[in-house]
Amino acid sequence: MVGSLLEGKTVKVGHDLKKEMILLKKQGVELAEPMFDTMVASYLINPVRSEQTLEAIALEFLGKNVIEQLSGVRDEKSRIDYVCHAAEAIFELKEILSGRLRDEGLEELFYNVEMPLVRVLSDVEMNGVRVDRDFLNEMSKEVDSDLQELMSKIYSLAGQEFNINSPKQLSEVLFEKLKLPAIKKTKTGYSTDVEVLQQLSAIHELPAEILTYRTLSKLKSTYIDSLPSMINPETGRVHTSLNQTVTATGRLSSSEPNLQNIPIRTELGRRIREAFTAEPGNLILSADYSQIELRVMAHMSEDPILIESFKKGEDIHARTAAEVFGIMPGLVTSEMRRMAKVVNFGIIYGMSPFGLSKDLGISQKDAKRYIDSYFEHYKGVSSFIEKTILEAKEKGYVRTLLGRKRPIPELSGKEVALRQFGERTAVNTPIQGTAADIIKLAMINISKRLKKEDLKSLMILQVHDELVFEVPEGELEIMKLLVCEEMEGVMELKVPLKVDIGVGKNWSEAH
DNA sequence: CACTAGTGCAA
DNA sequence: TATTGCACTAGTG
Repeated sequence: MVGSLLEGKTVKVGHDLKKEMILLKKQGVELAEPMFDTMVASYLINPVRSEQTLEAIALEFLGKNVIEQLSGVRDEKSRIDYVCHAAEAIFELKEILSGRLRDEGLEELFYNVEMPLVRVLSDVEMNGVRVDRDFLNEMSKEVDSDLQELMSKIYSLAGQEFNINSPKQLSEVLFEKLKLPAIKKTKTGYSTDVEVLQQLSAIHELPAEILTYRTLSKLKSTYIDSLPSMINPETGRVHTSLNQTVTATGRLSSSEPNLQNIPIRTELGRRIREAFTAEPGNLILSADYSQIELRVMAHMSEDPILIESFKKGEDIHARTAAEVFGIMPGLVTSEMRRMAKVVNFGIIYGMSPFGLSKDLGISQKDAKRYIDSYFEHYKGVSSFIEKTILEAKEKGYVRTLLGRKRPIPELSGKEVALRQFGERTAVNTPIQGTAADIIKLAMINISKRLKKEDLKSLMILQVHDELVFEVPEGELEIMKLLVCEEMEGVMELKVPLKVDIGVGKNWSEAH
C-alpha cells in the first residue's frame, strides 16, 4: 500500500506508519507493540521541545544518518523493520534522558501528563472524524461558479487577464498598470495583503473583488477541495496527526490535515464545519473552556478584580470595559465591550499601543490611554507581568503551572527588538502553556473514564481549548455530565474553570 | 521534487 | 510594532 506512494518522494515515516496501523486496527489485528513503541520512542527524543539539549543528545547518539537512511528505505516492510531498530536504539537513550528530565524538574510533567497522553492521542488519531464527501463536493461546485464569475469581473476591471493567486502578478496590475498607491512593502516587492487591499478599496473597485476572490479561493483550495482527498478509504474518516513535540509552549499541533484551523468566522467557513458529521445514530459533542487563558492569567497574577469577576461569573469583557472606560457596568455598549475584548487578548500577547491602535482603528495615543487605564485598574496583572519578565531574565527560562519549561535566550541578547520579543514570550508562554497543561490532563482523565465506564463515545478532536466527541445518542446525557465534570474539575485554580457544551449532528451545529 | 515567500485559516 | 501553529499557490532551482 505504501510502496506505491514512495516512488521519488520523501518518506514521511510517522504518517505512513500510521496508515498501516489504521488498516491493521480495521482488520481487528492487535497493534504490533513495536509500532507503538516507535511512537513512544520518537517522543522520548524530545519530550518537551524547549529542552533543546534533549534533542541534541538524541542527535548526537543516533546521528543524522538515521533520518537520512530512513528516507532511503523504499520497501515498506524493511522500512518498518528499520524504524523498529531505530526505536530500540532510541530506548538506549532512556537513561541519559531520564537524568535530564530529573535535573530539569520535568519528571512529573513527563510521566504523569505527556507519557499517558501518547496513548490518548494515538486513540484520537485512530478514531478519526467523519467527513461528508458529497456535501463538500457540492459546495465545491457552488464556490467554483462564484469564483468564475469573480474572475471575469476582475479581468475586466484590470483590463487584462492575469493569475490572481500570484502576489507578484497582482502587484504589477495594482501598482504599475493601475498606478494605485503602494502602502506596504515585503522583502521582494509591494504587499498585497488584506490590510493593503482594504485601504485600496476606498479608491478603486478592483481590490474589494480581489479580497472576495481570495477568501473564496482560500477556503476552496485549503478545505473544500482538499479534505475529501484526505478521507481514509478503509475507515471513511479523516485521521489527523496530533503532534506532541512541535510547539514551544506545550500546545499540540495538528497536521495532514490540520484540523485545528477549520474556518468558523465567516458564513461559508461555518458551512465547511457542517461537513464534519457524526455517524447515523451518533451526535457531535463539543466542549470548550470558556476564556481559559484569561482565567489562567487571573490565577497566576492573583489580580483581585479578575478573580472576583470570574468568581461571580461576570461577563469578563464587559467588566474590563467598565474598568477601562471608568463607567458603570450597566452603561457598557457592545462597541465598548468589543474593544475591551481586543485589549484583553492584547494583554496576553504583550501588544503595544501601535498594535492595539491598528487593530481597533484608533489613534496610538488613545490606544496607549486604554492600556494605561487597564494596568491602572488591574494592578495584579501589571505586577505579574513585571515579575514574570524579571524572573525570566534572571533564570533564562519560564515555566507553566505544571512545570513545563521554555528557555528564553532572547532575553539576554543585545538587540532591543529581539529582547522585547523575549519579554512577550516570557509573559505569554506560562499562560498559553498552562492552558495546554490543563486540557491535556483533562483529556487523560476523560479517556480513563470512557474506558472504565465502558462507553462507546469517541474523542475525535482537540482544538487548543476545545474537545470534540462523537457520541451515541444513548450516551449523550452521561457524556455531557462526564466531560463537563472532568474538564472543570481537572484542577483547582483560584478561579473556577468553566466549560460550554454544544451538541449537534455536525461540528457546526455543536457550536 | 524541494525549498522559499506571501498570504491567511484557527485558538 | 501581538502569541502559537499548518498549508495553500506561485515561483525558483
